[in-house]
Amino acid sequence: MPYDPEQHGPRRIVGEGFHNRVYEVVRRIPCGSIATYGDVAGALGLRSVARQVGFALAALPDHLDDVPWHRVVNARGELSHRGDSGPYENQRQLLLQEGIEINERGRILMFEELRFVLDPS
DNA sequence: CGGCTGACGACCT
DNA sequence: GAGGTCGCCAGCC
Repeated sequence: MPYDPEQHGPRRIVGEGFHNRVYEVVRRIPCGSIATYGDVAGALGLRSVARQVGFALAALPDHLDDVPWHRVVNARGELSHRGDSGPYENQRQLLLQEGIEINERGRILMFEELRFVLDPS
């Protein structure tokens, strides 16, 4: 499929401040709610950069502890760390503390109901 | 200046 | 459901 600006948005408006723009959006997700990587990308007006949102959160510095990275999951409502137990357990515990339950397959229960609607920023 | 390598998502077989 | 393709970008060799 060729690149379609109508569908994917402009190519190169993701600049240096991209990581920080991602963090700003993620900060808006309230306790007890969830958003997807794609939701965060969409709130930035860049629907096609869900992957970069994941990379931005992977690069989140420790000192930015006001960014609730654990409230961001994939489009199927699953944690994205299944496989390596450390990060997975970390995220699972943080969500559990907010009253969010995860089934044995890493899927959030009531995912669609908990999903927070991020307005474009 | 290459060439990796990452927490994704939509779409197709 | 499982597997592959492609689009996306920053940072670090």
